[in-house]
Amino acid sequence: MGRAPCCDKANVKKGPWSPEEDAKLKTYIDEHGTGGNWIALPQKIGLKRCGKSCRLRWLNYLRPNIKHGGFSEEEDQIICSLYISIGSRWSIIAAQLPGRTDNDIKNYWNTRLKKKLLGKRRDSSESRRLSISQDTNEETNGISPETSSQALSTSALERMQLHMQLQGLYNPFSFYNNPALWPKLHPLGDKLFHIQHTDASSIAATPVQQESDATMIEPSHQNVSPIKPNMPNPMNANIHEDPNSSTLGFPSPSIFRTISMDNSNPSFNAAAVGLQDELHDLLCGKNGCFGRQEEQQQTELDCFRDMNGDKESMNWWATSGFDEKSSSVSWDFASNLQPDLLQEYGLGYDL
DNA sequence: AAACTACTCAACCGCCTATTC
DNA sequence: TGAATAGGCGGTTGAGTAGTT
Repeated sequence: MGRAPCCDKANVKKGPWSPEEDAKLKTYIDEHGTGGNWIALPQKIGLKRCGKSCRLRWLNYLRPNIKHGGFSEEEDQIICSLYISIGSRWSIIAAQLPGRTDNDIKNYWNTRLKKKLLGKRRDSSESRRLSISQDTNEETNGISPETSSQALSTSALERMQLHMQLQGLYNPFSFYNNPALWPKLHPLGDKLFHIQHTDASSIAATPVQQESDATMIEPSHQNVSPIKPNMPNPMNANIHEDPNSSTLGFPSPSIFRTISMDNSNPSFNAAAVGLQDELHDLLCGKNGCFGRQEEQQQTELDCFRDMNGDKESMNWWATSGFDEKSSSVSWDFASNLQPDLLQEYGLGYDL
């Protein structure tokens, strides 16, 4: 049995709100409040609108002190750092930015910020991929780019790419940084794990994994306190008070090293330092946000580049149920992890 | 000037969670 | 305790607009 609709859709007006409707809603709420019942509200004031629609209109547009557009660099950085930490929890992110609505932030991220971050990188990845393809003069492993883009939509690929790249680098607890969370026989994971551990005999697990696994079990017993002042955290309202960050509320490269650099393998450390510096510059820049494009173009974090030519990878995604519909579910796996981990983290460190 | 493309953002949809009965 | 309901949220859509050819 399906759910009953929240309103009679046949008798409900849709589309843009008229000034008269806005005035009615605003006047009523100013005088009486919402009355705790959005569903009943439109009937009370004679609006042929769904209660949910009224609520959305009020929250996103009519509510006092709403700011539209004109995002500052500070806000950009807060959005970026929180997105990296917790994913697309727009309401939580909006809570850190007074006057901003989750819808506004979501739109801003999807239309501008994400492009700023990914645009150049994608270009460079694409050109590099084409170059490789030309060099080998064949479609690697028999999978053409067209085929792979059919199997995995561009938007889903972008989201995963960005989320895993950024979250993996910033967050030691992330899915990307924690092979224990990877599905078994994930060829990409195996490959990455291998690359990071060429000296497998001397390293049982990545330092990140060791730290994060242990932290997840008993956070209070782990010496990861240097992260605390800098990790963006929705439970931590003091993100504006970060004296160590190079930019407001944003971790500095040294902090990334503190997070993940506890490794006796010098080559791994050197590579990690490069990636961390590069990402920090990508987001913050030395000449303001999102600077140093030429260095962005030289960086290769695009783990999914390999999937263009990896049939097994595509099979894995296919058999894991990764399709257009379920992509959000798969995508959310990593970010859904974050609140719990952050909560544990917060409990362990009195955040 | 017209046609086309890309972009923005308000609004909707459907799912999930919390609350009430 | 479970069903019904409302609130809340994130993903997506589509109309309007700006930019380009």
